Amino acid sequence: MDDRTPPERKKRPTLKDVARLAGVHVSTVSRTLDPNADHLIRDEVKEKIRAVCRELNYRPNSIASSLRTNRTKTIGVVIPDITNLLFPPIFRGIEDELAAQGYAAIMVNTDGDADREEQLTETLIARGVDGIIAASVPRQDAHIARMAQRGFPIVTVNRRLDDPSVPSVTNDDDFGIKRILTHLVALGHRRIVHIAGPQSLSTGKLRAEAFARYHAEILEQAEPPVIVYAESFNEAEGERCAEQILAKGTPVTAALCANDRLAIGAIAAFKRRGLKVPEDISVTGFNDMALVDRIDPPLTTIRIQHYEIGRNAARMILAMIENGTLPPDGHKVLPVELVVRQSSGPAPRP
Amino acid sequence: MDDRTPPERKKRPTLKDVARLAGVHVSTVSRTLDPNADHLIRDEVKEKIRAVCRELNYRPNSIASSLRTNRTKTIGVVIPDITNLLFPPIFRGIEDELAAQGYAAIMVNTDGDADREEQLTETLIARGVDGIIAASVPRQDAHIARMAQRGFPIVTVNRRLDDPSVPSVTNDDDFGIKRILTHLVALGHRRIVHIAGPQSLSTGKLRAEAFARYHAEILEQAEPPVIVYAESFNEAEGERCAEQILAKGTPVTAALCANDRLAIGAIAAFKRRGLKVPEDISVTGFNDMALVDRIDPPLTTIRIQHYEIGRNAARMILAMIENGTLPPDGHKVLPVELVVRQSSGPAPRP
DNA sequence: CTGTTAGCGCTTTCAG
DNA sequence: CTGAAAGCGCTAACAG
Repeated sequence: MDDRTPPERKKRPTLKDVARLAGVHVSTVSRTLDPNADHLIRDEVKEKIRAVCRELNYRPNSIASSLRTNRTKTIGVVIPDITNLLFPPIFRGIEDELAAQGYAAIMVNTDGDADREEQLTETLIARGVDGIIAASVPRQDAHIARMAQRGFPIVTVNRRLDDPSVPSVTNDDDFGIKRILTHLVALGHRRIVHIAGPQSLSTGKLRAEAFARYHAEILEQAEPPVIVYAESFNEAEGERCAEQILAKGTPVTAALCANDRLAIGAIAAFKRRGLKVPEDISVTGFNDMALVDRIDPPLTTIRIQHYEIGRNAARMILAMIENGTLPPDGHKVLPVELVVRQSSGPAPRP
Repeated sequence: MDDRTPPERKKRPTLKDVARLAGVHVSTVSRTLDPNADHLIRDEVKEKIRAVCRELNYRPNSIASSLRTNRTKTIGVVIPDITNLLFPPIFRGIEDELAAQGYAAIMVNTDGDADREEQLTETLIARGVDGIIAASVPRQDAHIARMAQRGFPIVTVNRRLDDPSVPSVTNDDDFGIKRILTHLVALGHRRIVHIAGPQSLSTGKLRAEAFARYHAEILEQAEPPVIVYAESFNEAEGERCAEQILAKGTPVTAALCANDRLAIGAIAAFKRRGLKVPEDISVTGFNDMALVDRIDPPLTTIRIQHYEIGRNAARMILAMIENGTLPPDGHKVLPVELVVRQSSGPAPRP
């Protein structure tokens, strides 16, 4: 009579369904699907089970698995703003490496706001992420440091904390500055100003320190070098700093900027004041982000390995998670290289 | 004697812990925390429970909740490549809107590969995403169409399927082309070539069709307009197409490109051949992606609302999920505007 | 090699 | 208004 099949099953098949059709117990199916346990099962049984899985198009429910194992195979990625051209390739590196290991990434944008960062980090944890990669940390980030201390897997990328206990993957900021300074000096520049980034960020601080140190070392000038400080790493601040330099009337033939965005702003300001880059003043950047080879003039800069720092950060966090949270090799610093384009040229004759 | 506190509890508190401390049943706690059910609980009890939650710093375990409710509050975002400057602002729009509604985004990069897309989409579904926003679809995307037909919430953004049953949020491609063509004609151009995008993508197709239609309408020329087709939306193809135009010797005073990256490539090729942009030839783009205002020459283009199409796509998918998968308003098309910069100028006198 | 058992932490009827 | 009970789908001892 009413032995018709029920009205359209939409539900995804579960382990139980597979077990029933294969005539075995659910745990047998579970083991068959677990690469670490499938050697325990007889081959014929495995065959049978695999066949049923295929037939039903069975997909394990990762939520259920997560609840049981307390692992989500998901990593939180905390970024200031994905719209900042520096971050997409870093994120892509992270994503690719994670995906290759069966992990997924949840990205949140903090806009550099500490409160937002804390709040978003909490929601990531509430979602059960297994670890966090943070690209948005200031040098003193109490919240991140605290979580790391508690044993939660965290690595920072591109920037790092002053606190050395939080592992990081960064660029060789020091060498980058040295390299580009050497380049400018070789072009005959002696009056070189540094447009520095925010000193609350490791990148801003390290690059400014390197500038001061190598400037003293290479140029051996009596007076200390001129450094103007930007409040954030963006074009508007680059413009403001350039204006400030011009206003002060500091004699200068080159502006070594702490990143590309500052350089872009500086170039705009200099041009607006009728200066030619690089004929009147050379301007250099740092990062070699997308499209800086197409701007006017194409930017001389330091190429960092965006994609690779991302991949390395992902590898590091995965290692921490597997080895139960022990930092594998504290701080990784990737090499950088100079890319000479047209924004730097011979120092003008006085 | 041994009434010391146990040796360091690391575990997160659970509903059960809260219930015990508050002297109520777990279900009472659960209701208190559920905005849709908390009216059932007496105020004093709620107070008590809230206090305990605060004291324990209780955070609901969203995994457990997901397992029970079969909802993860997570959306999959399928993008060709976040490294492509078009996508970061779109993704940011998606992310912001989702976050505001308590949802998170998992992003995957397909590199435009259909197999990868299918495979990655499957893993998203296995992870239990409640819906998918796809920015990477070709016009005929069997896989996406099939999933949508099955009732899985999907919306496409920036591009759309030919199949009208899959909802989308796109730009007014047709008007954008009309607007920029009008601009060029107003500058005196009569020999305008179109560097078209891949015809397998809605953007490529729609823009090329619009070009042909409005060209005929506005210029009323006997011969059909010249269109060269790029195989993908990138700089290299822009260069190739520009070379091809030059090689053919087609007389042309303006190249209307289907997007900014093609325009950037075309400009590079024209310059390399000694042509000046815009004095000898005007070049225009589409999208107004980051930094095209800083390249040489600054690009005349159509500004799309990157961020807003992202937000709208997020809103649409959330509506579908809440209303149980009913497309709320099929296809949303956001307005675009012309941005005139220096890559377009008066047609040269012959 | 395979089955049994006992939950992970939460939601949701169903009672009272 | 609150408690009891069942169970989402899977894993991991522990027995055989």
